Amino acid sequence: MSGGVPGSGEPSTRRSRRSDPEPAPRALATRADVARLAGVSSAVVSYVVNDGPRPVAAETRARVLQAMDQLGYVPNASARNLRRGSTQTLGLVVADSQNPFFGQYTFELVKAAERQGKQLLIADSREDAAREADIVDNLVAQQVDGLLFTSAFARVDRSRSLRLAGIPTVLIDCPGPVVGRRTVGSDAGGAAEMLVRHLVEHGRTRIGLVIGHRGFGDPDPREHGWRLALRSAGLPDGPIVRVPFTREGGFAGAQALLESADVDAIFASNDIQGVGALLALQQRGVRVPDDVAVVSFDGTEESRFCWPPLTAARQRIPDLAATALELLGTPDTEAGTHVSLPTDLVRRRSCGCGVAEPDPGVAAELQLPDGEDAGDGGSASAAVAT
Amino acid sequence: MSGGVPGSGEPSTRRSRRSDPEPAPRALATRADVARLAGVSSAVVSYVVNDGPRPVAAETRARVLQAMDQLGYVPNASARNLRRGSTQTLGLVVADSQNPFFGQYTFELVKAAERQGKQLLIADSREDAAREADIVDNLVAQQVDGLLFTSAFARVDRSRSLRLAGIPTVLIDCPGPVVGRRTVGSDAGGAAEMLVRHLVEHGRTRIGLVIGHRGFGDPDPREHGWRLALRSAGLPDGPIVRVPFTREGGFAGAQALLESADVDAIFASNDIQGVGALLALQQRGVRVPDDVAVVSFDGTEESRFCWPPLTAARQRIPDLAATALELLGTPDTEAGTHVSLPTDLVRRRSCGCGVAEPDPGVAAELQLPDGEDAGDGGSASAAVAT
DNA sequence: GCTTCGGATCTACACGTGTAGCGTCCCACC
DNA sequence: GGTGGGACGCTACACGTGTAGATCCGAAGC
Repeated sequence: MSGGVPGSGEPSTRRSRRSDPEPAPRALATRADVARLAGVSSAVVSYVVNDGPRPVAAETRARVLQAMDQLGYVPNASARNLRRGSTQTLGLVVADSQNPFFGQYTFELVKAAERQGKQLLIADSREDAAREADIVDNLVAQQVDGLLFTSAFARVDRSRSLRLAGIPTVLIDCPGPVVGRRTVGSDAGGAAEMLVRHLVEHGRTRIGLVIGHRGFGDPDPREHGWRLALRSAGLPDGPIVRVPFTREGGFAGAQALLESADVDAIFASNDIQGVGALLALQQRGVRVPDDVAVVSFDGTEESRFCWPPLTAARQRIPDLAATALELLGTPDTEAGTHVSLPTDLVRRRSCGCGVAEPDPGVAAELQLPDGEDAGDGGSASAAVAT
Repeated sequence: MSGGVPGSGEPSTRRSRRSDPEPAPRALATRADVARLAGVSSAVVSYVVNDGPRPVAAETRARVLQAMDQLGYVPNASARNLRRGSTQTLGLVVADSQNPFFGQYTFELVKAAERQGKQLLIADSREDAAREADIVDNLVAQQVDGLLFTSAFARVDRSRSLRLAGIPTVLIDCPGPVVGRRTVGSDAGGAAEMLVRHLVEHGRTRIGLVIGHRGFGDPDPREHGWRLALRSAGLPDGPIVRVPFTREGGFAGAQALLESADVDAIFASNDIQGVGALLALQQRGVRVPDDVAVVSFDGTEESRFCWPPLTAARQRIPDLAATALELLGTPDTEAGTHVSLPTDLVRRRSCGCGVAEPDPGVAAELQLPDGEDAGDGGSASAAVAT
């Protein structure tokens, strides 16, 4: 393209200065190559690339740009990061990237970071403390400008993590404040209360809880909120089952609940447990919501497209992501700061809403796609051919 | 820990050599700091860190390790990468990371790369060619050692991508060979035939296809396989609807199919379209599989936990990931090489299998969790408390 | 005409690392 | 006793970049 002699000004046989036996076999153009081709010094190229601290004559700039284009020059990020103290990179440590909630969270974080011109290094600790320590070491070595953790282990101050000194850190998906750390999370306790209260309004009285073990010994606010709502409704405590935060966990949890207790509703502490529970119920022929209602916490796409669609407390993931990045970007905020965002009750079919006669208020949610978030996949555009 | 005087040998007020107004405000320990504290030259530290090209006396090594530990030293990856020609990093460009298939694929790639001591830089092009070009520039700037693409746009040789010269590239999720590129993918055509044949065995004769537009104009092998299987069964072509590869797309596609055509089965070209189609059917009171059977392509967890569970052609994601990395790691393999992996028919409920009397052969799949892949979420371990 | 000044460019250097080149010391072997 | 060689350590330098300091030159001000 752009009629330049094709292959005239190649990167030149560089690296023939002294000894040093070719550490890099690849042949990417370097700043010096561009400078040589444009007939200027290497500083000028830098000024052009960065709209540098010194002005460059229009004609010279054009020559440099032309040379850059011809060589396909891309500045070496390693060298840049080395020279500046900062990579424009943030590290994200997720406990389970296969959970769609974290998947969506990650996606929103990436988008938010992109808006700031930063990029994310994403790693999955798979709930393994040793792996997490390695990951942190690696991220520190990569000179990340900040660190985001969903992993519960992050609360432990392990000896190696003294290296974090100086690197701003924010814990996301955090139910409450943690001493010495800045944290972001949804009001899970309030969400649990809201959901249970909603079930009570539907006349449910024997509400079981499917929940898991958090990495730490601290009490799960969802459990607390569930208990609180039951008591304030004058109901006895319901059965609890603790299973992993997975689809299989929810499946097993619902089975256990059905076998050993008499429940007319199940509160699953995240969406995938809820989906697992639904499957267990359906397989046994238990009707949802007629026999047993199900609600869950998260409100991801998966809760919207399962059958029946799950009533859920939806976390405001885009807001959470934006808040986390904002907090990370202002390292002078006090350690111990916790930002709690509310959740939204999304009423769908699994709790009993809209089964008999659809409440017009919830019709939009019950009838998919939602109109507002429906992309070009809207029903109107689907044409059948043959 | 490890009784060292706490805060005796700090990184020292470095960077006070000449002018240069403090480019890096952070205070991470550097190799020189470790050397100073250990009373050795900086080369020796390097030898210890890398099991260097020169031997180090046991006693000296111990002193260095102690100093490293005390300072929390982590070698600067930017400097390393600059000095070596190679970062141990691969770039992955995904078209839609929110699709659980790509989510799981990414996960498997990360695991496989980890086994090779490499890490992955993951970026989501969101089906946007301009964004993809930026991403590629960025990844090249990061000096990645290799590039993996799921994005369809990657097939276009855009002028900027001449920078890819020298960087090994592999296209994953690729239905067939592409000239000049090395590619990996499942035998989608064969999978489609297999699924349609299975539906025919269940007595279905009017099988609609829900599919999308691939980035390129080339025909989708799933469509071809679907058509082939119909013809070889002596059936007429069924209706086709083209919608985005999303849940909403599948929802709208199934709606359109139901409204304008008479079908007794739907073939969704990926899992999330299949899930969307299921919801559309359930909402209308169409019974699955009794009235309309549904099958899909991918076989992710989501197809396993929806209701009814989706019969699917399961892609062998771990094998695909391993193959892709292997191909990427052997850049001398011929350009144009294509590796095609078979898919496995996973018979679940949505096609009609195991509805009347569960076929003992498919019982394992129909009864969840699968036993073999059930982690510690197995039903036996769930105990109910109150 | 001389100085001043700012635009435009070049030269030089540091960022932290990996390693070649060059000692030094000590032990084993002839 | 001389000597070769291996173990061990240090100094020096390059990787590609960003930018401060120095240089050059033309125009403006006296």
